[in-house]
Amino acid sequence: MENEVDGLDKRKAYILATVVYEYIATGEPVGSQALTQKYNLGVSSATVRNEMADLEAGGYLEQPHTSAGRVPSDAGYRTYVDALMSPEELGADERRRIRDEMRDARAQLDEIVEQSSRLLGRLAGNLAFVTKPQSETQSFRYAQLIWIGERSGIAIIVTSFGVASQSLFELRNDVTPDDLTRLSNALNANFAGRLLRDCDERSLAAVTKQCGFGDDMVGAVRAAFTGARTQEQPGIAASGAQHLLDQPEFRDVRKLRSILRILEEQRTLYDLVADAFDSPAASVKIGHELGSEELADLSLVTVPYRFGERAVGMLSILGPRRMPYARLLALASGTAETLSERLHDVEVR
Amino acid sequence: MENEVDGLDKRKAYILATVVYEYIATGEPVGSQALTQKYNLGVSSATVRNEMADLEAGGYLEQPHTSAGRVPSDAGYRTYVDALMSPEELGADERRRIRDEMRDARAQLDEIVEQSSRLLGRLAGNLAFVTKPQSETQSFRYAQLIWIGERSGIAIIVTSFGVASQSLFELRNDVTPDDLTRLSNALNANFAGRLLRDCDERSLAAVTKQCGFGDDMVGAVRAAFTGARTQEQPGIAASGAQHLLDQPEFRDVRKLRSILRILEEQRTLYDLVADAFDSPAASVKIGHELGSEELADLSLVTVPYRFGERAVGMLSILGPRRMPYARLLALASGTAETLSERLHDVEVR
DNA sequence: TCTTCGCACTCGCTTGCCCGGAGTGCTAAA
DNA sequence: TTTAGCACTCCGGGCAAGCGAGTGCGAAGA
Repeated sequence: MENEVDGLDKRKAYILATVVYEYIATGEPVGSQALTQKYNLGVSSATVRNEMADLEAGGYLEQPHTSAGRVPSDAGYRTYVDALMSPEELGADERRRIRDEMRDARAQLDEIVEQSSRLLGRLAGNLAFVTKPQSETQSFRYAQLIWIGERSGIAIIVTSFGVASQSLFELRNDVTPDDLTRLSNALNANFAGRLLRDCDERSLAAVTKQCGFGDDMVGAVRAAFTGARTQEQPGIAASGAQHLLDQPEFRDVRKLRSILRILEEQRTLYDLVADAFDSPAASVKIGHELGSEELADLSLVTVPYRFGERAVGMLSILGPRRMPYARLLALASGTAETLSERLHDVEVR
Repeated sequence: MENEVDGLDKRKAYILATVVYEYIATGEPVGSQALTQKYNLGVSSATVRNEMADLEAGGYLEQPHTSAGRVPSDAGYRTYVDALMSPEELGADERRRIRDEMRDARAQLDEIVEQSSRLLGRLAGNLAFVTKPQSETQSFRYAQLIWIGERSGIAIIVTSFGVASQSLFELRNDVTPDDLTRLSNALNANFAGRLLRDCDERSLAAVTKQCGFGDDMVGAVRAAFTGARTQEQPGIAASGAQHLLDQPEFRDVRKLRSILRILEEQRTLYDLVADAFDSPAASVKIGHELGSEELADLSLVTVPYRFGERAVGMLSILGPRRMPYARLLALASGTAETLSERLHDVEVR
């Protein structure tokens, strides 16, 4: 039956879509009369009432209390997002505005990531956050071991996005500045251009030993590479938390507390988007799908940004379940696109 | 008259102190009867009433409305903090706890600063933030110019706290890797150990030209040093915003919005503590002293942390005006002390 | 002269109540 | 199967009353 959408006949689907749309727009539970008055449904409010009762029985709608209008459930939003809403595209002028604003950031990885988070937060009027590129997707460009004393030095690793990670090391045996230069050159010759995650400990050790160094230096080199690999892992720029206060659903201060806490624990924030790395497309999580009772009346829109073909990080918008999904998906995609472009400016070739 | 404190006779001073103390404890406007019942003042409530009326006339107390108790004004808090409250010290066990928790952070500047902010936020039950060491107070340790191509490279600057700042540069004339090494060595020889702010552009240019480089390289070197000097300037770690929600003064959501916005604009946050750099001691700003109507019912406790003798950064607690000043000063000082100690672990010698 | 007592008054907060409005479900008719 | 009509439910705003905590002031006491 081509008249069915997700097990709902055409009319039910349309009514569900209208209820969700209206609720997103107004924030008020929507009743049958209001619906028939505002939208031309071609049927009376009584019919709508019956259909709404069915939709409630099917789990798509909920009633805050008897004699109140209906409100979409998680399933209702889900159906809306998956099958009912019409996708949006950004206008040319909006794209241009995004591009212009992204130009304000200097060509530094941190700055463009932070700028994109600020921009998205402001445009979306919600909390936005952007994960920095996973360092395992970055490739190794240069290593430089700097001599400080006979038995100590600093190792500096430069990756494809110019992120220099540095680590101090101490040795058991004396070395000369020349020794360190030799090793730096060997590392550069062997690993330049390789993905960081492919610079495994074994080959690092092999190269180091080949240059005539002992286990202490092997440890130092390994620490430097691990540092580069893990350091920026859960680095996240977040922005726009104040917009959440505008939402009526945050009258209750307890919800706010959960959000603030999560914002400060970057770990949790990262977990929210972690599984989005598995699928390279945009994803939407609604209410309980976020896997936490605290976040049950929020939704999360996540869109990857890319470097070349590879998805290297995520842009997310966290807001009330009652969010304009199509619009936010468009905004996130647009910002992701521009961020992806600007990533080339920071690339170390 | 040795019986006077700040223009108040002894009894008035005591009553003011008690009112502030009680209001800080309960958050309720305090009336004359309640005061005589809870504290042994040796006089009747009527007398207290008269004294309170005088204190109100003098600007130390305020009345939210007739027939309500009194509440301290900015001036009341100010007198309390300056002259009336008894300073607190941390207990030995508390000190130990702070030290233990600070040990959890790895020996990286960012980590120990963030850890101290988290720790202070949690202990103080308020929003805490810590500025990273001003880079102009750090000294230059190493420069390394890395050859990427004939006309481009990366400049890496390592400062006394191990913060490596890096900047890409492009040149108009070809250079060899050896050229860059020569220049790196010259910079190291001339500037090692100097404070960053003393590495002025003129002497940098002189050294660069002495090595036979042109204006393009002078520009690259200058950019690298300026980057190191300004990059981390307003770097701030903040933590504990959720505690503000517990305070009854934040029932009103609008105040919260100001705070969240300020938190995201690190610039404003930095301005709040900027003038604390002039005086090396702990400082307290109360209400309107913060210079902004939005922050008028907040107070800020700021304590410097040091590297050697030099104050290099600030720990601050931002919370409701009604905060336990003595306690928070003790906590901030204790944390500052431990942070100062740990700073030596990250020093690059 | 300072302190205390007693008293009238003020004002915000809570409670209880009423009522209108919006919405529902059910039944019966089209 | 749809629609009209109707009784019922429930929320929320508005209003008045009562309570409690506190004040200010005049008069009495030390």
